[in-house]
Amino acid sequence: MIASCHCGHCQDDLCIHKVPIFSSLNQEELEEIASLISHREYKKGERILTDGEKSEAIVIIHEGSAKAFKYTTDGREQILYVFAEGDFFGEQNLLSDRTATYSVEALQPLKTCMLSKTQFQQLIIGHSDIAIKIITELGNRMARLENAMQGMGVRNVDNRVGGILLEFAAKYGSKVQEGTLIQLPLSREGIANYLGVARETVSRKLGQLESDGVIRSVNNKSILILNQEALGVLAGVN
Amino acid sequence: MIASCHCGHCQDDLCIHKVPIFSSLNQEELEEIASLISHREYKKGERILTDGEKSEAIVIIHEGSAKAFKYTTDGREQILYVFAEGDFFGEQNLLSDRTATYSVEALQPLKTCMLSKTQFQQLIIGHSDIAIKIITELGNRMARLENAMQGMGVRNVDNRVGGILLEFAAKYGSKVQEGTLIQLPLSREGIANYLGVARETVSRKLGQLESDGVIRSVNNKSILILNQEALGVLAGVN
DNA sequence: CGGACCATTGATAATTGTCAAAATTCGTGG
DNA sequence: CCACGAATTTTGACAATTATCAATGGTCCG
Repeated sequence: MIASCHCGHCQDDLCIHKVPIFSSLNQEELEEIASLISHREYKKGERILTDGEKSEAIVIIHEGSAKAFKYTTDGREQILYVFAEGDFFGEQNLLSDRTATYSVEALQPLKTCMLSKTQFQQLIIGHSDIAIKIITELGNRMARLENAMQGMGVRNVDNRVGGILLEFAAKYGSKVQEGTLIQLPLSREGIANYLGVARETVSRKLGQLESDGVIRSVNNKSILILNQEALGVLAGVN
Repeated sequence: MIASCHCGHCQDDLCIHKVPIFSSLNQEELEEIASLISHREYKKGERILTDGEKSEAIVIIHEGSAKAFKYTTDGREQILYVFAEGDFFGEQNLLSDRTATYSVEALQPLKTCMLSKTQFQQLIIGHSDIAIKIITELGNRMARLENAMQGMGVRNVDNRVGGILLEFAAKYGSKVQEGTLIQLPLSREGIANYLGVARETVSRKLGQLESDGVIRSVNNKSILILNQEALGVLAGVN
């Protein structure tokens, strides 16, 4: 039986059930952590964390999504991550005294669960299995960043566009009759800032994919992938 | 007092003294780890790790340097990191069953220290303080990668060239009368593969910097920085 | 001294960014 | 449910940057 969360947000489900790093804990431990967790909601566009400022909590996405970004010297926004349900951030600043290395902003109405610095540290000291999960997850994230880096080095923008569509398809896609429907977490401008190219270039590339019959643009916030294999070729998946 | 390492490579110094993740350990703990470490040497161009293969060890650079890279789908080599003394890699694959996410090759004659997967895991389980240090160090690395990503997002190649010169100056530079002398770890082609641009573009940009009096090309393997401040402006350092 | 390798330079083509304008989509309030 | 204004996206024309190809010039090392 699943115990109820007393936070008023989670209804019958503990928020932390959604977080992979806690998946190895038993019900009792989960409840113990749940009681330590505080909650907060943000509107679309609200700032959760600001580059350079101190942060004293690990933040877990409970519902909605958020972007992590930095500003380049020429004033453009470079998106580093798109966080979805179950992702977490802020862990870099919990163990060192470092300030945040990026800003985080809600892409939609957002619900978060937060664990304070001291609570988090105690948790790790008591559970080396959680520490291992976190190290593993950080490794995953590094691997993703390394791939992205490699992608940025690819001169060809087509590859990057294909890559981001596949990434989003895996994370935000649902199978439908004709293919995979993606609920885009980012606007075209957001995609451009994620890929490090101009807004207009994203439009043109997507337009080209549409005339090639690979995708269909349903509306500004969703795309239907008709030919996933062609996208794989474009992205250069082996 | 510093205990001697019995490996025959480190002389009076433990290799692991060079590794940030072990920096918080006391002498006794360090010696315990040191006894588990094995060593190996590589010639220039030799492969230490191959993308996609299993790796069973964390590898620490004891002497020399190495490049970590992936091949893009169009067959180009994209360099992700240039590892110098004290840097380590392979940690992503220790806790998960993931295969290596990049290849690593010696840029010069190289000496390494290695810790096996099982030894590393035991270490973490036994020492939650080490786990915390590792999480912290991974956080540092992620911050570096995130910065690099932001740099790649800058459309302007001049910035990247300035950035790589400053990076190398900090890592491989020595102060001389006229400025900072860099012993380049990479050829022009290597620099191009690090920046994700064509060989020829690197030549042109460096040539331009030379006519502007910012650098002087001493020979193919070393560059003298005459005006570091101008480079900072170019790289967009705040 | 010679040969192999690496780097530079020039000319041209291809790609992408930029600016401006038009078209579409979205959200709100009636 | 529709209409309107604001925001976002698309499209076009052009400029700027960089890749590519080819040839030349340098450098290192036996």
